[in-house]
Amino acid sequence: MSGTRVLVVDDEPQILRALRINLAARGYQVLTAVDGASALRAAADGKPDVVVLDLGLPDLDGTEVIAGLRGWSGVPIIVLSARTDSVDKVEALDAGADDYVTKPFGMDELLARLRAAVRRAAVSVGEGEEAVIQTDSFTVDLVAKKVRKDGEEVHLTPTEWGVLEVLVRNRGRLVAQKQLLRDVWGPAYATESHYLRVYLAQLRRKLEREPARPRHLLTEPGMGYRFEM
Amino acid sequence: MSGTRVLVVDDEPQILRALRINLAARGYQVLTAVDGASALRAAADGKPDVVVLDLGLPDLDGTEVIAGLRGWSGVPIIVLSARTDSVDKVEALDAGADDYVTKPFGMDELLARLRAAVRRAAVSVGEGEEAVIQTDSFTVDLVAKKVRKDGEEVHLTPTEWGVLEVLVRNRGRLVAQKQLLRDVWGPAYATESHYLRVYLAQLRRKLEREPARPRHLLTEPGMGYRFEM
DNA sequence: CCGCCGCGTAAAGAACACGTCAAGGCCCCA
DNA sequence: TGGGGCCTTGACGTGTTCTTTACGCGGCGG
Repeated sequence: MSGTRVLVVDDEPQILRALRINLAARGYQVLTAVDGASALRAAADGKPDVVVLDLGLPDLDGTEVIAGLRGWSGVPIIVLSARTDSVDKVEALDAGADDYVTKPFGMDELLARLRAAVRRAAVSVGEGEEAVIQTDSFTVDLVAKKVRKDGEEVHLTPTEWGVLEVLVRNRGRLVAQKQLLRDVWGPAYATESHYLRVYLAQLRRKLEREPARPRHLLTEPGMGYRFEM
Repeated sequence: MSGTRVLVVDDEPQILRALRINLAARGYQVLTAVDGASALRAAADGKPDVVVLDLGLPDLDGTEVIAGLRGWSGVPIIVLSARTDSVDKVEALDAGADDYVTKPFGMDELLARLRAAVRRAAVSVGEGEEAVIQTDSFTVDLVAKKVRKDGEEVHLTPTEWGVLEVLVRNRGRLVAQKQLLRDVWGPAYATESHYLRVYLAQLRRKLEREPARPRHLLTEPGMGYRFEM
């Protein structure tokens, strides 16, 4: 791989300039954009390996830009946000950002996160081999897309599988409702949290020993769901 | 790393002198400035690792200097302020200062805070990835959104988690009440400081060994809260 | 010395989120 | 054309969480 391509999106010229200089000095190829619309265009044209995105853009809301990118690309997105609007930060992560850095930031910190994001993206491509996850009441084969309970194969509908797969791939971690909805149903359904209740209930009925007292498909009220082995 | 670079900003010559001597004696490289304008210039030229800033400058308001620095730099800022102007102190923290020391101060205290600020900045560079913070009574996993006390998982409500997360991400540094409220509840709640008392009490009850005598979730009366590891 | 302000704690009602059941509609395939 | 699976939607009971009120304590200033 020659230079990693970074798209920097910010409307403040001095920040843009500082980033361009620092990134170029470290061998990155730098693309820039000053608003959301041109950012989306630049991302489509330039095929960046990672995007650094300021949330306070003049034309589009930060989450809209993220959604626009996530519509067709899995490129890692690092969000820059002012220290005061961390509500936006949460929304940005929910919308599909990978990491965030609070403004003002040290250049070293941004570079570290940048490296981490790129590394993560590179790894996740190669790691897709055999993946069978076992619990004491059922097993999930992510490659074969099969679920077994007590040896018997359990039939899941496409949506049920989608929900289970997202949770299992994030095993141990809390998955926010919005993220789950976005991953399974798409960005437009981010508020239909009722779907989750229905499908989690179905999955529990099919997989848990005591559906009323789940041990693996857990609810974190107000936040999301979590798969524990 | 050779010597740590400290920029000291104060308009009183004797304080400047005392600090220069004491800091130099401990191996710091010391830069000085006597007003806000030259402080900003010195910070840009000298790339200090930490700034010690007196609030009572002749030309600029303390918060203006902080804002000026924070426009482009994440360098830790320790504020010096007279005991009487605690309004200024709050504003300074709000503007992005990292910590404060009340005049008159013991040199030991200042040095301790200085070391803490530098250490913190150094740490935050390396942490792009997994983020598990440990204290002697509980651990916080920022990625998985899990809290453990004595091995047992502790359940937190969304708001409890929000408060804890902000404090932990700013570990070691004082977080102003306003900022905490804005970050967790949103800008409209910036004055509802009572919420903080309720939720801090809840967090202490769940996490501290002696909730009445907290060792990690600390109150700085009149200012805000601080998480110490 | 007394009053005020900020903090910590407890408790209760209101608001919200969740799980569950069931019915309606769509699409695909027989 | 009929049927079955699947997704969506609605209604309801229950439990949890947020918000608000009340009160005691301690420090600081008048």
